[in-house]
Amino acid sequence: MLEQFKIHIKKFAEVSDAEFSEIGAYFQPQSVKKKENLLAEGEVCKANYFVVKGILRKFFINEKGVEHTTEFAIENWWMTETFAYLNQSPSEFYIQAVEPAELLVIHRSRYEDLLRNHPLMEKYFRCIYQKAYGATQMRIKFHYEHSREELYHHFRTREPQFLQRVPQYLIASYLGFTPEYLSEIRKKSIS
Amino acid sequence: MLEQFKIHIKKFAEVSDAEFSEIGAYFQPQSVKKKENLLAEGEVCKANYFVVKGILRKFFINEKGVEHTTEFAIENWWMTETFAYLNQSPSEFYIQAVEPAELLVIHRSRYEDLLRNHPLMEKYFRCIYQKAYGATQMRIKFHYEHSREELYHHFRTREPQFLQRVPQYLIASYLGFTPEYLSEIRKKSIS
DNA sequence: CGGTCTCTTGACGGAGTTCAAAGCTAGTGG
DNA sequence: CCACTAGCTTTGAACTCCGTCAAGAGACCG
Repeated sequence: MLEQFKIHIKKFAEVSDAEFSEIGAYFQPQSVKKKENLLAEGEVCKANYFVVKGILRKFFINEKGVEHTTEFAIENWWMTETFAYLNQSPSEFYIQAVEPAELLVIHRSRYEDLLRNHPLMEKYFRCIYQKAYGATQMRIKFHYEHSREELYHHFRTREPQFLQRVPQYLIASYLGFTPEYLSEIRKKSIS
Repeated sequence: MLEQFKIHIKKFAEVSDAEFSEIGAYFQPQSVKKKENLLAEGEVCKANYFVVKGILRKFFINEKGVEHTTEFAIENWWMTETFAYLNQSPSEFYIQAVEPAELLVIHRSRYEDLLRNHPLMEKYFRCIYQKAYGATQMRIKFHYEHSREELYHHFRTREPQFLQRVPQYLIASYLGFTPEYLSEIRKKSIS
């Protein structure tokens, strides 16, 4: 479990085995069942999750009671409510397991110690967030550029893994439309 | 000019005057006129811009020839095509001055030297990107949660400065709808 | 097997786009 | 300092994508 994390760190920053064993001590393993919540709306977000295995999603519930999934995290991705994690303010999102998942957790209270004591982790997280920010820009571009139907076809070709692992109604929710409309698109593309 | 940047850095990381004078040497000042392009689609993005004064926007042109503004940057914000800057790949966006602007520029070729020689800048940029990423998550949430009309009213109350400084058709473009529809919304809210 | 999720179907309505044209504003040069 | 032009904003009519509602058909789990 930690081994996989070490490999991931090494993609962005150099780390010796000795230093990694110290770093590893800041993290705790955690298992979650399908549909289990790691964070609920209104709670203070105390943890940042590294996904070793499984899928997490982040969603919120609008005033009509409809869920909107804004993000998925699979193997080797980080998941947290960044804003609430940083400011220790009440979360506007839920975080939930889509599949049973194995996680590494860094608590907010230890995050700054980790960064202070291991400057390579500053670099690591700088790279992670820089990349995540860049990816988000491209995602926003896609939403401006394409119709709902095009978003689905793009998602389908770019992320086929998700179609296998995530139910349709969550994909519709992530792409920003209704399950009914997704069903209509699917019908069209079969015939 | 550098003074303003120093104040900004100090919000996120400690820096002595001696070290800052070394850091400042990595940056170059640049002035741009209104409507001048800093980056065009297809170019490799070689620079990251810190806005000292003025407004920049990032936009792309879709297959029908319509511009979509995806981001504004005002005083004390950073602007670049993050993905193309990191990978030195052709940019999918333009970056342009909305108002005449004063900038500090860090070239891609010196970015990694800066980070290597001044670890506090790792921390600074980690904080900047983490915050930017969190803000983008909230922006995405807003797009899922609200109608176009609501987006406008929210933008209007949250960012009144922009309404003064940015023409309507760019605001419409940023919010993801047509100038015609913005005009209709405005008419409704006056009467 | 029984019940609760999940996916599909179809009718209808409305938010927002498209197109075309006219009115307005601001910058530029003479 | 005015006149001209290009760029920006408004208007209105027709149209379309997609949401809503309601009901039925599968699929999965205990």
